[in-house]
Amino acid sequence: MQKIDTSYLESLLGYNARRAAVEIIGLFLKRMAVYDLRPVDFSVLSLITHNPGISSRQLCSELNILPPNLVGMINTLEKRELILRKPHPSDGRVIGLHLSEIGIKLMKEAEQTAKDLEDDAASKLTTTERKTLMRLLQKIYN
Amino acid sequence: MQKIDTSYLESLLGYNARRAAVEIIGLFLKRMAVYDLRPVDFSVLSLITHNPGISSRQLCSELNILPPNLVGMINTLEKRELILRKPHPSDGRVIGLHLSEIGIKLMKEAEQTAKDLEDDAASKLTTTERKTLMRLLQKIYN
DNA sequence: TATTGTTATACTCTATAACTATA
DNA sequence: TATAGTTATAGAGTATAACAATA
Repeated sequence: MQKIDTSYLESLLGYNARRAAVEIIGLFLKRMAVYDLRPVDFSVLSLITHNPGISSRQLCSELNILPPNLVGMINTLEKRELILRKPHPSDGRVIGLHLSEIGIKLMKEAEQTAKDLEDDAASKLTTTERKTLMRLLQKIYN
Repeated sequence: MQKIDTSYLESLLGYNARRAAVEIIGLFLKRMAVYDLRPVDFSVLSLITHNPGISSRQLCSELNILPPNLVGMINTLEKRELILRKPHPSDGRVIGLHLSEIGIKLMKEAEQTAKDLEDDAASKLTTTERKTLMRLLQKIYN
């Protein structure tokens, strides 16, 4: 067999969305390796960055992570001294999550790296096309 | 905490592409459950459909599956009598994969279901927007 | 030597049940 | 009775090394 016909799969939106996501995530893994951050770690730290005091439960529901699977990640980030846990003042069940000074510094760099990486991933798109792509993707999942 | 700010993550192309892919795959899982086909099974069967005689190695490189992980899938599809293995006429190492009559019938239905499901997933998009989205996604990974 | 298909196995990711402390 | 966080554990998905058969 000489050449594989992939035209049917390429006609599917789901296939294309997944291929594009895998492409960008692959680039993410390479560039973020220096910070030892997987996409999920970056997402967690980013939500804590922009929502200081956020709880584990809230992270879980926003990022579609099951609570038992977040525990280890949070412990690891705390051991790396990137985040701090502060008990909620009035609700004894809740522990608020905050970035440490080290975490703030790391995320400042990591978010810049993410921006650069995304610019590279979208280098074949014009600024207008990139905005259009974002808007159409959001129409799919919103 | 009242409301979570997700605007930073939502400004990332990778995040949006992944969210959209997860949304469509979720719909896929529900609708394809009647055929007992996961996305990877559907992709494998679809490539065999449009490329009768394709080898395991070719499936692996097209779908980015590692050879050891394909073995079980192919065995299962053969046990379900959806595919047939035919030794290559001149190359004794290669086994060509083909759909059985049952497999052809199943895939005819499954590909129609995939089309319907994609139409529903993209229901908020105009025909033009949908074409644009596909084109832009392909620019990311090609 | 290189390639195809395969086995065994390890590692990661995701899912479920059940517990405790607090509300 | 419900919720937040946790533990233990099972299952699915993905990875590497190594082998036999064939080229």
